[in-house]
Amino acid sequence: MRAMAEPSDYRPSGIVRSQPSWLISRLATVARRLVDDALAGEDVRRAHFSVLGVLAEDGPASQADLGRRLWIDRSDMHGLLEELELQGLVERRRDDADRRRNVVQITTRGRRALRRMERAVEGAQAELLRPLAAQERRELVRLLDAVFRAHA
Amino acid sequence: MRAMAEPSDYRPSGIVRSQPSWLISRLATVARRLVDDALAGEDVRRAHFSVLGVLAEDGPASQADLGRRLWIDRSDMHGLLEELELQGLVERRRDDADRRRNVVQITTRGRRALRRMERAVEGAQAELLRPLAAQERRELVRLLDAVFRAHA
DNA sequence: CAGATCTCAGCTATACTGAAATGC
DNA sequence: CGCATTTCAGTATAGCTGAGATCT
Repeated sequence: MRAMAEPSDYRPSGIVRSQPSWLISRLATVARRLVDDALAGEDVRRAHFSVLGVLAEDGPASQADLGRRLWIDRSDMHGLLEELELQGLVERRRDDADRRRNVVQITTRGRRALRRMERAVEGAQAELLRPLAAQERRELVRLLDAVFRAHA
Repeated sequence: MRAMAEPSDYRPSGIVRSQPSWLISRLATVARRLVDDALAGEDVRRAHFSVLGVLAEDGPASQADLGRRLWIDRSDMHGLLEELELQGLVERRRDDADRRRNVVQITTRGRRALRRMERAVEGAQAELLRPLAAQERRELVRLLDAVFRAHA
């Protein structure tokens, strides 16, 4: 039997720790913390930021549509928009053309909040990819996007 | 004001959806589901599999050391090992050289279970990276590993 | 009628925190 | 003493399910 390995024996990788799924999951936690820290002073969390970003970028949308774009469950989207509306960052109203839907729209105040947060979140992205050269960062994003789209 | 976008208007990407942190988080969910499905027939989950893999690869280790290698919290590791021990897949005993520690060791039964699961999990990795060419897969893993190590 | 949308209640798993007990 | 390890209790969030009401 081999002796019990000590922390100083850490090997750079291993069967489990070189698995794509393991690396991606661990990195997701790293990324989550960086963005959470970047948004620490704000009254909204990551998901709220994503919703505001898509609303500012794509224009008004229904709740279900927002959920499909961001891969957020209808139930969670409901809660997120409730909170955003309470803070006056979005407005919801019944869609006259299809009264099942809520048309969600970002407010002026929402845009202001978004602009503040964008700088912080952009900093978190830079911090996340700091270990890579500029060309490698682009390549990583390209590969992640290709894999995600194929599974989306 | 722009008209409300419809699902058919989905654009391939966007500010939020091309963020590294967003892509990584979404991909982590995809990867998680693939591995969960691969382990659906087993009595253990992803984290149990990772623990068994590291134990088989690196030999016996303390709970704290396992946690450091896999970036699993001490508290969660405790629960995982409790469950693995109940199923007879690992053994825990007090370390005579340092009686604060539990020496955790994979059992013969644990190795058998691990071998079964490895095929399934390997298939999930292949499925996850199927959209990429072989060279791209290696490059993606290399980049993920580089980023993770720099933040680890 | 089937199907979409919004809402509500609730569930599991992940990641984490604080603290006590024990030992180095 | 400070520090590490294990254990225990508890929190927060993510991701998801089922169902009801409403509407196309």
